[in-house]
Amino acid sequence: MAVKTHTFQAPKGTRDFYPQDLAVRKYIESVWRKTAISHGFDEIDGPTFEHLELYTTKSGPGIVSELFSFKRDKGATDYALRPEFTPTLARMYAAQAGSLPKPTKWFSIGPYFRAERPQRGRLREHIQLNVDIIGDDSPAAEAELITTAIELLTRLSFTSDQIQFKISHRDIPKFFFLGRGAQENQLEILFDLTDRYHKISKDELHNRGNDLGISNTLLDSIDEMILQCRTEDGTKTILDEARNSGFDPTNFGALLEHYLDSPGTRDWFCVDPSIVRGLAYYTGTVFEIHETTGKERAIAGGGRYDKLVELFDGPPTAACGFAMGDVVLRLVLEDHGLLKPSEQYLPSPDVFVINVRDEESQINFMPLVSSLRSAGLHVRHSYKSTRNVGKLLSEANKARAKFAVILGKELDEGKIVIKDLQGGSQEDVAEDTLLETLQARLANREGG
RNA sequence: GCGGCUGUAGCUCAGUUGGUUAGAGCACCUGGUUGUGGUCCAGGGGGUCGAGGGUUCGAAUCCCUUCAGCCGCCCCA
Repeated sequence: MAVKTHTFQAPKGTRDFYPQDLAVRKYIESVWRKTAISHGFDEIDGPTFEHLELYTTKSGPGIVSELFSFKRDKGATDYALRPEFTPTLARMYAAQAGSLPKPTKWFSIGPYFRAERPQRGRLREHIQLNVDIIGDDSPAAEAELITTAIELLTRLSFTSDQIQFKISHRDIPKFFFLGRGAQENQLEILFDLTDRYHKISKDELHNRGNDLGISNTLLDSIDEMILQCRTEDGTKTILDEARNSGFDPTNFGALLEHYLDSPGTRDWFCVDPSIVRGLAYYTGTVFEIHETTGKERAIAGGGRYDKLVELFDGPPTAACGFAMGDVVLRLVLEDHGLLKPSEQYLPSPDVFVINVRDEESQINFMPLVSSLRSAGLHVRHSYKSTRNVGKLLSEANKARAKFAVILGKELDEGKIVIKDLQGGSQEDVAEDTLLETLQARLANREGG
């Protein structure tokens, strides 16, 4: 028995979406979708599982322990539930690269999976938005991603006081460290230490660094870089130093000083060379979206990955994109009180039909409901046997209906009652004008 | 894979130093006999107190194990 009870629970790290939960999710997804479409992106999707090699090709065999992977019974092929979309995207683009326009702008919304233990902001299944621009190597592409993300966050009611984009370019820390005497083969370690600078103590940083053969001088330069980046002048100093060591600032400078230099967007981002992103495939600009208190995990992350399409047998193709998950986003929305009570995201019925006549008159009831539904209205009615109008109106109200339609004694004179459940007013209308009256009242509500 | 905290009704929680048939609010259902809601009144269903074992005359309460959840570590898309 004990075994059974857990068998019938949702698996660890997954969520059941009851109507109210799903309504909130649909709200977030609709903001994602509408914003992406209005910025000219076409929606795509791929399979929710892929060949395991798609992921090991890109990330190496170490990733397998973090995936849900499986074989068919007696089968030889390894599959994995998709942990991210980018490999699928690169594969899909590579397969039809010759016939796709430049740039190709795609987005997708769907579930992704990881096999790690769940914790705050990280579940085993989450919904993620991916927005990508393929075939444009100019900073205009990154700028378009960032302005799309800003618009999306604005539509969710966030302000630049609450959310910040931290933008960098991988060449900045690269040439900064090279200028401080690092070897090429030490860069990966230095990026890694930089990435986790905020999570570990200074002692730990030095211990780990020393174990990996990084000099204290270089480790101190990580510290210096991150501290400098807290001020605008300090950031300039770091940029200058990287430039003196070989960093070509043309594109990055154009992104910041030309493409993102409009009044609406300037407040949303800051340059932060300590952002390097863990993923190996990024080749240029990288950015993360954080809420400003630092309490939650990153809301989104992205960057430029110019080598990935050719890794999947496509032509050399520039590309960049970002991904945003629903779990952290929802937490941050809640932290800032930006979500309404969840039932308010459910669709509200146009009409709740109440029948208080005797049995014989019931025959008119369902045909009426059907005809209103045929006209496109969202119509509900009670399944209770009571004729108590008070109770039925209460039910109509709980169902969030806009209007109640009451079939009662007025029907003897061919009249039906329409009651506005928000304002409380009601009127008798002729039976044959019910639909048009309702439609007029509903249109009126939409407008007002 | 490792560590900390927590498991009493669908939800939020009470349950005195272990003591009779385990409680409240919300939610749900039914009534308040013939027509006006976001108030009220009365009733009802629903829990083997996460599960298993142990101590005891007696366990929701003490001990062990296990499962699950949350939070963190590892890892990070």
